[in-house]
Amino acid sequence: MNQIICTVDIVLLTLHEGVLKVALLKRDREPFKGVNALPGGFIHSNEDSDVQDAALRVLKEKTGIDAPYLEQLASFSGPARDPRGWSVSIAHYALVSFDVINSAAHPDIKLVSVDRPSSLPFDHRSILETAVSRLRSKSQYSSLPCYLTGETFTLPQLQRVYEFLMGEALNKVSFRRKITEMDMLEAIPGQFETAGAHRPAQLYRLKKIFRQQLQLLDRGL
Amino acid sequence: MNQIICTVDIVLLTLHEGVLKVALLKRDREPFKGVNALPGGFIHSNEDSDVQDAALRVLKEKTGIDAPYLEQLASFSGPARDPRGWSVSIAHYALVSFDVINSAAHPDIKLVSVDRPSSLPFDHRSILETAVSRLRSKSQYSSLPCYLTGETFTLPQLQRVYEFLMGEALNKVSFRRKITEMDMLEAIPGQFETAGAHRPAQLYRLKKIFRQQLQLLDRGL
DNA sequence: TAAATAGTGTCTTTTAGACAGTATCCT
DNA sequence: AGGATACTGTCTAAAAGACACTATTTA
Repeated sequence: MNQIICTVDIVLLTLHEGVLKVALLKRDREPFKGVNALPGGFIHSNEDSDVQDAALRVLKEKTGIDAPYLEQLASFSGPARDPRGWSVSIAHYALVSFDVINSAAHPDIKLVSVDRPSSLPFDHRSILETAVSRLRSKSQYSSLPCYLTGETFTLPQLQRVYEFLMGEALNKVSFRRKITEMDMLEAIPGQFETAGAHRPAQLYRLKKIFRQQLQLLDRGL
Repeated sequence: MNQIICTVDIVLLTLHEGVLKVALLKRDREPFKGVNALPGGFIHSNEDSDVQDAALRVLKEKTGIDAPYLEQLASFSGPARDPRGWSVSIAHYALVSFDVINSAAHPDIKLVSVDRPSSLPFDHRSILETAVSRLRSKSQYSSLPCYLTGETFTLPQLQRVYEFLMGEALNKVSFRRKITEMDMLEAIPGQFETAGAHRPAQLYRLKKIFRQQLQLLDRGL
């Protein structure tokens, strides 16, 4: 065996102004010092209990964000992706509402649209694309998009999130049938969102059981 | 950063006598010398171009099997899973037909049913369960099960493979509609499989494009 | 009361499944 | 001929989608 560099990188995604955005941070050391990159860091064998724990620690240290929805994505590896040598990065992706970034997060985080192909160091472009692709794919048949919403939301809002991620308009009746089938939401009694000159919409929240655990559908939306 | 042990483990799965089996090898060195375990090994930064390449190399070295369908599964990590220290194993799973194991593979491979909870070293039990769960899940909506069949097969044979993996009987007409929709098979002209006192079944094979690349369905089977 | 969006009932279209028929082998 | 399984045509059932109607707000 030879020396291998072990890191975690985190693709922190959020929805802002109808666009999917990723959180970037200016690197404070070489290589690529001063360049915007995905938050990442070395695994600390003396304090991390596993790579997920390392990812949560790095995310907290670099962005100030605590325990969002976070899932392992894939490993990215090779002799050339990091100029320091043969490396493995175990990439994770995390989903938060824009509110969380706005309040809890460090002010030097840059939110950038995932579609604008700004140049990224290492193979972070490839990691980002994999994360977005995974998010879009899982949105087809799971409760994943809920983690991009705030604590409470209306069904029309949630439908717009799903439609944005899936890239297609959804039938309102079918969408609501599926959401009911998933049985993951609870209406907040007496709470409505008034947004203009029309009937207010019922506010919902995720049932407690589904705050950290995905709900899946047999057939997609 | 501290020293971290980087390895790959491979869950090599095959279908034999109507049972899903995993390939185990007696370990030839400490720790757990002499114990049956998943084939695995260190990443070699001087020869491997990435972890997938390391997995293919380890699989070839330890089992003699070359370039099957192989996909990254997940990373398993922590301070205690390997007695030598804090380690990351990037687990992969591979699918082959029993023929391949029977001919190309080393004779000291042990095929064990994935359901029989024989004791496994490290966290190999957990890796195995994740692999089987991934296989079953992907079988719902992809061509993955095809990689467990031989080069040629009949539709009734393929349907039995899918039914075994999905754990439920499938409607014959619907199954064939979906297979047709996937458009991944080609009938071998004039070739039939005679298996008893009844009409022989048309033999099929995977179209060349799909030998290494999965085909996905919008809605599952 | 007009306009706008929320929420629901119901009909139509699409997709999946049941069933039964024909096809083709072996004994 | 009879039994067995392959394959296919067609009807039925279930799911998804279209459409329209009611509900409730502001201007």
